[in-house]
Amino acid sequence: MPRVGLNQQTVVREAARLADEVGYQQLTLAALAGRLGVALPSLYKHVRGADALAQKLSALVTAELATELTAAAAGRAGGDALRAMADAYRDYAHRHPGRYPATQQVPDPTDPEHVEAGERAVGAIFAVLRGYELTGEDAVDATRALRSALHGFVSLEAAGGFGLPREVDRSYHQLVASMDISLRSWPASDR
Amino acid sequence: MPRVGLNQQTVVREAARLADEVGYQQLTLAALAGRLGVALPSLYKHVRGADALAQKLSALVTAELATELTAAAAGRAGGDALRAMADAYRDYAHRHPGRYPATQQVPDPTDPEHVEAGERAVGAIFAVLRGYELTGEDAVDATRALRSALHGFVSLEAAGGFGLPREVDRSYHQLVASMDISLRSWPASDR
DNA sequence: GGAGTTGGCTAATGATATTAGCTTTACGGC
DNA sequence: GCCGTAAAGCTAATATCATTAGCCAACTCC
Repeated sequence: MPRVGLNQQTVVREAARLADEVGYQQLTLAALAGRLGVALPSLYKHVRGADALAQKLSALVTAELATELTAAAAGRAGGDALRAMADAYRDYAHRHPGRYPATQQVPDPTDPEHVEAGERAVGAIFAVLRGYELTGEDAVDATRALRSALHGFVSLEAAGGFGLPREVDRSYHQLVASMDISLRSWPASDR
Repeated sequence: MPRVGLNQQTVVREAARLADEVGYQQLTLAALAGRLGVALPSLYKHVRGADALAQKLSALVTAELATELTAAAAGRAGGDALRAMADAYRDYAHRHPGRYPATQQVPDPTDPEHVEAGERAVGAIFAVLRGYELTGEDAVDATRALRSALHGFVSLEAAGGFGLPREVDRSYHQLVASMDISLRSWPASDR
């Protein structure tokens, strides 16, 4: 049997591609093995199992997303940065519907690359808030609010929770505009 | 063999309880059958299969959530209504961690009860917006924004995406306060 | 009390994931 | 070049889950 020449990286990358084609839920070791031209158990030479694959995939796609968010915000500030980052976020989810769910898995503390990717992603959002002069607890709260709004919208949209596409674009635009307003006049924390 | 006396309702209700105990992902026909004291294939006398069970479960829990949201907003207006509803929303997710994910499944158009439950849930949110005098497209956009913020926060929290619980309470409070501000000065749609 | 409906069962099939253990390829050192 | 070994592939076996088919017993209703 000629060797295919796989390694962990090629396996995880192919998993990302496959996820985009068939959906995150349908990403299965069996399908992945078939795609790579290999028998299912052979994958265990490169990943510890299905859970480990999901974790490595999460590390990969979180890093991708972090890079795109950072790039979008680079050279911009305030509302410009916010809008650019928000657009990049939703755009990533649209281009990579199967990868996107993997970005929401909490980083595995034992995988430095995963942890670093997560920090970069949150850091990109955090950086945008500097333009709104939010610091300390306020910055933490605002980061969470922004993540919630973006992730919530994107995941509801992906689930088909909204209506017509055209209208959805407008709604997202308005959501981002409303976040801009919120961040400009961030409510005082009473504790 | 003595009959257990199941019907669709008892099966779906038990599925909801089981989901809260073991998690939505771990809700399996096998586990449910075991819990009900019945062999797995017997469940097919009451539900068409795993997908149908998930759909019926969604109808049940969406109705529950809609009822709680409606009750929370009743007799209140404006910011009061918003805060009460937001608290009820997160509270439901905390009390029913296994049911909550099922609330996000898009209603099955062929199941009138499911559709009605979905409409009531969105209607509850929509009603809160009356206090902010938002109508037409603005109300649609604002409803989506509010759903996104609440669902995003709750699902990130459930996934363990945030840190210390105490801090998370504060962040949610601030998120809701910021939504109140946004809704008061909802940005003009430029189209 | 019997007929029919229905709720339970067992058995069989097919995905999927996982583990064990075998074989052969590739490659580095001599 | 040869040989030893680590690693990459394989088959086989096991377990869990979902699904379908077909059987049988228990309620129900006249």
